[in-house]
Amino acid sequence: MTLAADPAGTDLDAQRGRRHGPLVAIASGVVAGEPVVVARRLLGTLLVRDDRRGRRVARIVETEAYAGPEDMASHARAGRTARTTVMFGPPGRAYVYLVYGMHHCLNVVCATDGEAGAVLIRAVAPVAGIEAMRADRRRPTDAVARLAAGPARTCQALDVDRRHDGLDLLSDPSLWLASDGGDPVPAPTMLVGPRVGVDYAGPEWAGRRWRFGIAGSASLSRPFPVGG
DNA sequence: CTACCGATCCCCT
DNA sequence: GGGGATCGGTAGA
Repeated sequence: MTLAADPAGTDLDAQRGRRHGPLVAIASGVVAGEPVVVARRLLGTLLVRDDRRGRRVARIVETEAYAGPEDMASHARAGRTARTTVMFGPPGRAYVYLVYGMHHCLNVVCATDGEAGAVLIRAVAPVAGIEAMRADRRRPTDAVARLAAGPARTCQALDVDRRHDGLDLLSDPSLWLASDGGDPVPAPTMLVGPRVGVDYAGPEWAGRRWRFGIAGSASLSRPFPVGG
């Protein structure tokens, strides 16, 4: 199975993946740091899912940063609870939660041990294992670029759920973060905007532009507000 | 294309 | 007991 995806050759995300070396697990330093910094850093890196269906690879094209108890949009705002324990743990772990009673969302825990922080994976661009992604999607007729264009769609396409809560994304054989040797996403090609669906946090926190995306990607969950 | 709405259940107050 | 870091179907412009 190769990394060359996009049969049409029109998907910017797949084109990014075309210049690649072998997949290498990312270093722990990548996920250690402030959520906002890690959120930007994770753009362009790969999420790899290895299971009975084979290997699925997807490029992270959209992220959001969530901080600790001071961040009124973060699940950590209630402090350390049964659900958010992982957010206070070491960086590189998966924080997976259920929203609206039916959708899962995947986060990469960051910051440092003892501090809470996480990066929500809001969208990924399929690179390989597309049939497997389709098989696990609730709406399999989507165009390839839209198969994982959203946080819950990402979890569907990669078959991620609460079973994966707490696993180590730096070393787990079934779900891990990888680099293919591509360049980091340069600031000029990075979109910035307010986080989605967090109005409950109040203007102070909902107004923070902690959502990041790769400009031109066909796999964004939704457009970024203009004036970015 | 945009707008609305129901689904569905775990978590925290 | 209230509401949500969403999605997908349907209705209407």
